[in-house]
Amino acid sequence: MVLNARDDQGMDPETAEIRVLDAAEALFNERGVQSVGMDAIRTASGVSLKRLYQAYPSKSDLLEAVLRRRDEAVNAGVEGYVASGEDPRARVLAVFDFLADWFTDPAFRGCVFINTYGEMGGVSESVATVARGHKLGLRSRLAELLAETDVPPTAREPLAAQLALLANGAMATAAITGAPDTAQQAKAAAELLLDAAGA
Amino acid sequence: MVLNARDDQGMDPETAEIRVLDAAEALFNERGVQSVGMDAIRTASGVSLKRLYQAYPSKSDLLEAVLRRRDEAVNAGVEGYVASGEDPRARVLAVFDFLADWFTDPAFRGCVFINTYGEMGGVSESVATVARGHKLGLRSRLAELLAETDVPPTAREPLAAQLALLANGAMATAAITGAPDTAQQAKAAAELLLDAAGA
DNA sequence: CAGCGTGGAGAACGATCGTTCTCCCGCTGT
DNA sequence: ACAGCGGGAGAACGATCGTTCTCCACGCTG
Repeated sequence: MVLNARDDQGMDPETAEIRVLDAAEALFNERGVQSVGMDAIRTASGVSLKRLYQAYPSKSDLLEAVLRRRDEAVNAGVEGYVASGEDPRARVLAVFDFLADWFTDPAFRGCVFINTYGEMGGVSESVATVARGHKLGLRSRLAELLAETDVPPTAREPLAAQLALLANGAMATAAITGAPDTAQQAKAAAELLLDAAGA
Repeated sequence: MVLNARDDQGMDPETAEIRVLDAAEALFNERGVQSVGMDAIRTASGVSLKRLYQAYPSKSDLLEAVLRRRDEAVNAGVEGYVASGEDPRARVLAVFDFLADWFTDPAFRGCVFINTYGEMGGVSESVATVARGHKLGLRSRLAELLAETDVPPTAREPLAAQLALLANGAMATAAITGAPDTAQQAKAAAELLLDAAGA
């Protein structure tokens, strides 16, 4: 039957998928996509190749699933910081607090969308699409948050794009240079832009 | 002899190296590093595998040479725009004019240092080092240019870092989203930061 | 003209990878 | 207890890749 209590080492399909996604995400983040073999994912996840291919018929399916889940996780992480913002301006700036926290993660190696796009965006249309969707999502979330500030409506979209530029630049720069104060620099610049726009 | 006029199809080692670097740079830019085989570089450059391996004993040597040449080319491209700046402030902002021009290149697929770092920075120390050097070089060039403006000395380094954030964010964002006005948005933000710092 | 060495084309080699297949164990239902 | 099946470990397969080797054609020196 599908639902049983617990067996010796077989795990139910749901947790198997989670372990696969966790392992693949960690390995892709660490070494990139192409240099991670399915065997390494199998070893790291403890899920056999057979079940792995049952859940994700190909490596690119798995990659897409990893990216989609990461998209949601990043959005949720941002929302966590946004929710704790005291006023509309602080809620916009919360994005940069999220970054500051993220950058201290020892496993931080940059934004998986920027990295994966750089590795395969020119060759894999699905990777390019997911990366584009993620970055457009961040920009429109910023525009939404700006709509609750005193920034005039016509200034919102351009300002959201500029804040997104700062955020993406911080991700790329923090990954490459490892400078620990990158997020704070970006936040300070964002504050200036917000001030200038009347927020 | 080493120096002769011109033979039928054999080419002198110097132009062979240039053709190899040109071909490798274009292919790496287009498809990433790992998915470009040495055979594709041989075909695209017209240089035989034997000569290719004489000049660059391994693919990572070739990659390093490509990155080093690209570093110099980008720096020279920036300097070209800087030189045409009318005043110190315009010379700082010239970096963003360089970006605007670059982004219109149909072959533009992002910054090769960001892309290659994303693909192999976690696994290849030499790639990480060259990428880091390139990005630090941009930041210190910005600091130099700021030294000629009215920005107070203590504000220079942080402001240079923020302008570099905008530039790197523009590269990553323009690559992924393809938005044509990304460089202008970054430049407008940079102008605001410069104004706020007194330049 | 004979001999030599440089360089090109591409085969060959060993490793790795994505994907599939084989074999076998342990559980299920009757 | 036994037939049958789902799942695990890992071998197998075909493709690709980085790198090296073989073979041959050509141009120069005596």
